Amino acid sequence: MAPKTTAVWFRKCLRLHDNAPLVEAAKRGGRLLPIFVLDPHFARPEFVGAPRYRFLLESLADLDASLRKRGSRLCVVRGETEATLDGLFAGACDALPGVKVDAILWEEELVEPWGVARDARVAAAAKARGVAASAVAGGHLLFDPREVLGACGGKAPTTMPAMVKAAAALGAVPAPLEAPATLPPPPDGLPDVVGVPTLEAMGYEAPPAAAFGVAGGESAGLARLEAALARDGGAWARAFEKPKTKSTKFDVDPSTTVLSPYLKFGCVSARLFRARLADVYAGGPHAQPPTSLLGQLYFREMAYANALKHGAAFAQSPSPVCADIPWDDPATDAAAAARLRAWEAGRTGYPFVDAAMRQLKETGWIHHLARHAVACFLTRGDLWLPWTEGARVFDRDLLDADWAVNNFNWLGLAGVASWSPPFFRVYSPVPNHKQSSLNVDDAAGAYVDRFVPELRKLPAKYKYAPWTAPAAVLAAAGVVLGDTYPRPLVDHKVQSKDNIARFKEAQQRNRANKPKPPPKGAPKTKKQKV
DNA sequence: GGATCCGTTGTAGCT
DNA sequence: AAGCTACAACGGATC
Repeated sequence: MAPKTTAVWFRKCLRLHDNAPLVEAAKRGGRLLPIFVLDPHFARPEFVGAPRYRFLLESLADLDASLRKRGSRLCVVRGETEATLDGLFAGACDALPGVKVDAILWEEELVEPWGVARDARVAAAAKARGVAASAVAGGHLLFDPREVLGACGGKAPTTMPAMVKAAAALGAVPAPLEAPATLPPPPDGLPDVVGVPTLEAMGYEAPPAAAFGVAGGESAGLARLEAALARDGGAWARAFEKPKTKSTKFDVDPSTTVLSPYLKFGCVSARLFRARLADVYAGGPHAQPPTSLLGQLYFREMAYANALKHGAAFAQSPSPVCADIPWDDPATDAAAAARLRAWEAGRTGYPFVDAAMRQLKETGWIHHLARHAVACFLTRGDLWLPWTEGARVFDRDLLDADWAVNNFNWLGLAGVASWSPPFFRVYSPVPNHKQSSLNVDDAAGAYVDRFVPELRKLPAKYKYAPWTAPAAVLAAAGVVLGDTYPRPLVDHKVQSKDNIARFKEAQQRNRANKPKPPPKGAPKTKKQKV
């Protein structure tokens, strides 16, 4: 009798440590088929930008190398997901002839709507073929988001105190699992050609730069984690406060950890991050949520709890968590479409916004506060365009694009959610180096020089506002506004004031139209009854 | 159950 | 120069 073959289907969780499905498969023995399905449906520049696709392929190559050290290997199959897996269940997969899977394990997807639906279809296909399929709970987060909802009385936490309270109620986070020391061998007759393809083979042109030299994979992620925690003997991690980090640092020395891409793909487990952080926090006084490093992990938990609560509606406008604002519609309004294209291309005429948008496109990463600035500018601040368009661009281009986190942040920044700042708090696209909360620490204009090179010869004092430069200065710098670099797309002073008024009006209308609760009617009727 | 408090991170313009 | 005020006054949590 041939030994049973168990597949571990990788999706997120691209690691050996803290990987419950892999530990379970190692325990079962027999033959192990670690598999990643590269679905060509997603290998499209309009869905996934080149930097992120490269990060994925690097992560797969690293995963394969680590598996090989333990007697296994990763099968990367290019094909439609459900057809590929169903073929394996039937012993008739074109890419892996002769391989039949008897059981399959994967890390459970609870939140992303298309992933949940896909998994349900795969589970049904497995059942129909008599293959035992198991979705193993919870390796992507600190807590099971269903339990977070439970700890909040069925509601999702929308403030950090609520999240901290929920975390306390849920108690200890499970310790991260060790990577299995050895793994069962692959099935007999596995073709050797099924490996990680190149970016070019997937139809991409290799992008020029990687953010801070980040490379995908568990090995690089763990090294980055340990380097961050070891900085200044742990003092840096203990003192970390997000609002104090700098938005314009772009080269070798970022002011944050840049671990988010590794968390998104699961190259680094959130539970391992938390456990190692606890070790470092034990070394002395440390910052607290929301601003601390632990707070950053808690925001992720909040995003997932809210996304679970609201499902597909979490990405829609309006929705039960998203105020109805009459944004200009780029689908029907040519001027709005042009503004959207200018924002996306980094050609708004505001160098800070443009540098950030070009950095995003080119490297797949921008600092948190730069995300705030460009998101506010696109929506309530200046361009009056729907946040869902911005979320689409971020989802495509960010290395760390994560459905729940991305929508949670856009809902907040667009001003439409309960966790949004007051709508009249609008970021200036011409940040003041001394007092802006965007922490633009770039008096020399190096950030603009790097990503908006057509302004390189402009004196530093005009770098973030070229339209204020005298004509002779512009001419000497070779800048022709409206030609070599755009004039400001909108006049921020005028436009933001206008938009604040429009936003207020829309919110008042929403409140007036709110059908459900009788907050003003109730007391009256009660009084009448009494 | 109504009042009060609080929420990771604003900016401009003034003294 | 640091600190104040105006802007305009949300909505969920808490007691």
